Amino acid sequence: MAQTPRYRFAPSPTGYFHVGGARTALYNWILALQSNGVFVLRIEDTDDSRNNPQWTQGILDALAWLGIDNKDSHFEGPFFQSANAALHVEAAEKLFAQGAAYYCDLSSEDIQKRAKESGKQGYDGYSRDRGLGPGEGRVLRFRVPEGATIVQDQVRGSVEFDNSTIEDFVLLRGNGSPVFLLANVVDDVTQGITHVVRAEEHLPNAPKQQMIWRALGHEPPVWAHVPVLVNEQRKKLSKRRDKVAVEQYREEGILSVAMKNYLMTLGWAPIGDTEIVPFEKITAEFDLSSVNHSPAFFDIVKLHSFNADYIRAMPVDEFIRACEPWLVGAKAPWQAQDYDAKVFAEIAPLVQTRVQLLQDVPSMVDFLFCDLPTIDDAAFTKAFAPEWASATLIEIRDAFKTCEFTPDALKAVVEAVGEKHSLKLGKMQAPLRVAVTGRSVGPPLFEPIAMLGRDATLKRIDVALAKKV
RNA sequence: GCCCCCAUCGUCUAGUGGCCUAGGACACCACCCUUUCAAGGUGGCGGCACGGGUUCGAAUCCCGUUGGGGGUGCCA
Repeated sequence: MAQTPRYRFAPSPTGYFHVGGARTALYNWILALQSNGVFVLRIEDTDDSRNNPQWTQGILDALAWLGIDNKDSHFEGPFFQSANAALHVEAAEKLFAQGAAYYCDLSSEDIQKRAKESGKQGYDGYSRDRGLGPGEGRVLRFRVPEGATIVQDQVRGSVEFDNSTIEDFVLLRGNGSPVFLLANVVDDVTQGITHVVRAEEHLPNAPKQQMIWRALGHEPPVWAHVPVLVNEQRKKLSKRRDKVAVEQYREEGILSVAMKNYLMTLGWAPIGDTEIVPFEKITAEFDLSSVNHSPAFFDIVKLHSFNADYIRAMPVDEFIRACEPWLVGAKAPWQAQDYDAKVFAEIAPLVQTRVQLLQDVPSMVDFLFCDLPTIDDAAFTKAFAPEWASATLIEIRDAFKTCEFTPDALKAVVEAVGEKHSLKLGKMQAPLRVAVTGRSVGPPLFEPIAMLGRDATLKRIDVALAKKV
């Protein structure tokens, strides 16, 4: 009679949604799907001054973006830890009543002083047998028993902690409020959690929490502590130092599929030689026991590569739709009336293979949606440096006045001028490109010129030529 | 300091005693293709931290060293 596995993800709403959190959420979600179990979302909003309700919505939005949908039948929540405060205190009182916890009136300063005098670190169990009752300013501490605590971990195997190395930790603060260690366990117990899959930084908490589970009369859950994500300095990714906000990646135009796929290749790999695989394959193959034991570097360059790959794989019309937020509205670099969706649709296939992020798209096509392009000075200087630059551009302009205005015809014109001067097309087009687009690189030239039309093109060439003198 | 975890190319990984003169991906380099830039193709560079065992045989098992990381809060 196997019970339904219940996984949980328990973020605290203290800021933008962390990519490390996203990975942990994904792990729990996949595991819940695999086992036809439940993914419980619990917002750990216990009275920390850093908490802010706005972040809760951010968590929900980010999870939804990742496909962890709160309307899915496997999803339960969100529950709020703050709503369970009474339960936490009740559990603490139970622990006190049965002698598993005791009150202590020492302040942090007192403890530090005693530690200094004894030469040993941490709290020394001073109040263990003083028989103190509850009272203002008194904390409730867990009475850590003798012996050892063995944590069975799905990623790491069994990890043994000598209880003598674990001090009597605080359960209730001096003001009576529960701390994370307690609240987290009580919520897991009351929510029937069977599997705790979280980041490795919590591994030292596991023996303590396991003791609380047992003292409360329950069998502890299955633990799994997955390696943390690190930066190039090999330090745990931090909100202060590193770019970790899922929201930010999303705004830059990272695709959710790419983010999910990339995140899942950190510490784990799908079967076979291909890393870019459908989420269904990942869901089918993912296995905690094959998760790596060491920290993984969150490599933005590789994320970008995954993203570019996914962008290229999109059907064109889907790509066009995906670009929309960057083309219309507040993010667009041009006036709304200058933008023409039909023109973009025409050039879209040419930009699709050239972007890594959706936010890169506007700067690649903006010259189509303005009167005159902004000329990049460096590009201009370089393109017009050769002595043949202006002369050939003049010839091209004159030919453009009468030629057929199709990509092929335009190309033929430029090639003809090039032949006359013994110049290759690649070189020849540089001044033309800068004149028309303002830049030295971009999508193939003749298609956009044809789109622009004769008048606009001639005008741009003349402006560039004038700038030269 | 103490406790715990970890160790394959620069990075992410495959590898669970013989299939490994260690495979793939990102990055980098070269060449091909080419309308700039991409994309694509081909090739290249580059790694089992070190030292001892165990074994006919070790990247894989054991021990030690070194190195990294996490924790050590009346944060979560």
